[in-house]
Amino acid sequence: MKPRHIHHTEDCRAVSAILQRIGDKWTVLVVSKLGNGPMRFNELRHIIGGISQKMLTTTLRGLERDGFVTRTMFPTIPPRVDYDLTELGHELLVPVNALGEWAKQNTNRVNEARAKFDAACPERAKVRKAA
Amino acid sequence: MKPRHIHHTEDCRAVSAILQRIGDKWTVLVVSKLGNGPMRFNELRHIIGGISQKMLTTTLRGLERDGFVTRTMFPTIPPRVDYDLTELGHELLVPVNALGEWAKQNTNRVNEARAKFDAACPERAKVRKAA
DNA sequence: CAGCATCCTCCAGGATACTG
DNA sequence: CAGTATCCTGGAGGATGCTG
Repeated sequence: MKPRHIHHTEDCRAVSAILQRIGDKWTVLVVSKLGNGPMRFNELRHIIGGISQKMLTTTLRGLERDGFVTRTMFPTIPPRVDYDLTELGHELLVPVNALGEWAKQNTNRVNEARAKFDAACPERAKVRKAA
Repeated sequence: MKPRHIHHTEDCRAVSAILQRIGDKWTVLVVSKLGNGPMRFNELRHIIGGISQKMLTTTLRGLERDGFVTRTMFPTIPPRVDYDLTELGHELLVPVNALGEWAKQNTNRVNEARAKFDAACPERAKVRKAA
């Protein structure tokens, strides 16, 4: 028996769920940076560049909640807070980096397809934020 | 020489970019379904379930534009349109499925961390859509 | 330094109605 | 059947100002 249409619907939903979780604007960027070792709040902020303080807070809080990073407070003055990847965070980085590798190697193909499509039918290309 | 802080910033951005591209609500779901073979518009619509006709159109158009799927029109009456994964689309599925596999195997850990976090400090958990 | 609180904008995405 | 055209809402995310 060799079913052509296996309906692992749950699986698909799982992929979808994780992708939506980490597919926001900053999550993977933060996780990637933390992959190099623990970092302080503003250190992250500046190395990432372009992220608002609010979103960095939100992103880190979410990652902490999901068990991907730890938050260590030093009750000094001024305060110091270190963020670091957990084991789970490091593990997440593996498949994420694999996808990133794929992305790097295929960006050209995508861009070419995109240019071709836009050139072929400018009409239907308006899908993307109307010229 | 063993640099601890390698700044493959471009790489991170690439990961981020692809994740935002496919990290929307429906893209991977559609690609996954098409992984089983070509499908018609409404066939996809029903097998996915819950997707609005507008979003299916938008999602498919985007995937077509980026070279992940092909769109084949049969000028019959009523019209028939087949969507199918391109080679690029199939290749994308590989790392995506790997991530999906990771997701399936670690959802529990994430949920546990989440529950623990919420139980520990309900205050800070309000990050998620305020109780 | 590392946040929290507030306000505001933009757009992903749903609902509905119409068409070749 | 496979769309297109509109309208509308929620929430992601930026900007700014204040605090322990």
